[in-house]
Amino acid sequence: MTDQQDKSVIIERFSDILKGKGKRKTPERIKILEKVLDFKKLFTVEQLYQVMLNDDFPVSRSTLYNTVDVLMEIGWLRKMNTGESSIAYERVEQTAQIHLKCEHCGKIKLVKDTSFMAYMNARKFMAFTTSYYNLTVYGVCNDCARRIKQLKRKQKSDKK
Amino acid sequence: MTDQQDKSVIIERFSDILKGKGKRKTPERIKILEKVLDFKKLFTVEQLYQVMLNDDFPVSRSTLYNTVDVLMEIGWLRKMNTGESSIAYERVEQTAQIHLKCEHCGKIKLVKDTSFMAYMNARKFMAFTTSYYNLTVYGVCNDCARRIKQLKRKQKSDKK
DNA sequence: TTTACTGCAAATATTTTGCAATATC
DNA sequence: GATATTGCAAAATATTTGCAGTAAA
Repeated sequence: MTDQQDKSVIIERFSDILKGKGKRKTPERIKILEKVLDFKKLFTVEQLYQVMLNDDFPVSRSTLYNTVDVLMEIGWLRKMNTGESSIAYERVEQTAQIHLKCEHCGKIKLVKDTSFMAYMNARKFMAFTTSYYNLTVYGVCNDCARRIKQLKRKQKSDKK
Repeated sequence: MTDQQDKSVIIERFSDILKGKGKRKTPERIKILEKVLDFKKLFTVEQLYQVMLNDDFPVSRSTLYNTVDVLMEIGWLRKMNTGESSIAYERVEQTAQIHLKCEHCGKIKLVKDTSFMAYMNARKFMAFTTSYYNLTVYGVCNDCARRIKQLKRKQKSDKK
C-alpha cells in the first residue's frame, strides 16, 4: 500500500499545503495523517481514535474531527456512505473503486475496475457536472455464502 | 408518484405481510407507511417524525425506529448513505436510480437510467453475489453552477 | 508575540434500550 | 386473555461547540 518513502513525500506535501493555507503543522496532524494513510478502507473517527491510542499517541476527538475536516478541505478525504450510524471517511484515491458490501458480515471489499471507470468517464448527466462517483454493490460475499450453506446443511441433519 | 389507489393496495399488502409474520397492524404503522410512501427521496427518522407531527399524528421516535426496522425487514426500505450524521432511508423502488448529489447545496436528485441498469445487470463480481447496488454521483448541479458564476462576477465588479 | 491548535467539558444530535400501560388479535 | 406494540424516560453513541492553556510561526 503506502510505504514509508511514499509517506514522507505525502507528509511533506501536507506540510506545504498547511503552510499555504496559514494552518499550522502540529505533531498531532502529522501523526493522524500517517494513520489515515494506513487505512486500506473506510474508517470512522472512533477507529482513528483507537489507532492513535494503540500507537501511544493519544489525541482528543476534537482534534481528530478537526484534522479530518482539514483533510477533507484539501480534498484528501471524503465522507462515504455505509448505512451505519457513524460517519465513515475514505481516502480519495480509494473512492475510484467499487465497494462490494456484504449484507451478511458487513465487510466492504474494494475492487478496482477500469471497465466501470471507462463507462463512467464517458457518461454525462443532464444539468449536472460530475466530479466523482461511488458505486456500492450490496450482496453476499462467498465466505458468507459458504457459511450459510453449511448452516442449512447442519440444520437439516439435526432434524433427523 | 404513489397515488391514493396504489397506496391502499400497498397498505393491504403490508397488512398481509404483518399478519404472516405474526406482527400487529397498528394505526401507527399504517400511517407511518403512508408517509414513507410520500417521500420521493431519502428521508431520516427525524424528518418522518416532523411529517407525522404536521399531519396531527404524533408518534414517538421509538415507534418510528421500530416501523422503519419492520419495513427494512420485509425489504421495502433500505439504509442509504449520505455522509450526514444521521441515517437516511430510501424506498427500495427508488434505489434502482442514480443519485446525483450536489456538493454545493447538498440536494440529491434521483434519475432513472435504463442504460446503467442494463450495464449493471450484465456485470458479475468475483466471489460475490449481487443483490442490488447504488450509484451516487457527486458534483455540482446547474442551479449552483449558475449561482457560483454570478457570485464570481459580482466579486469582480465589487473590486473595481 | 501573536494567534491557531489542542483538549477538556459541556451541549447537542442521533440511536438504542428497559419497562409500564395499552391495544391488537 | 395473551402478548406485541407504543411511548416515555434513560442510556448509549456520535458529533459539535466554547474556551482556557499551550505551542507553532
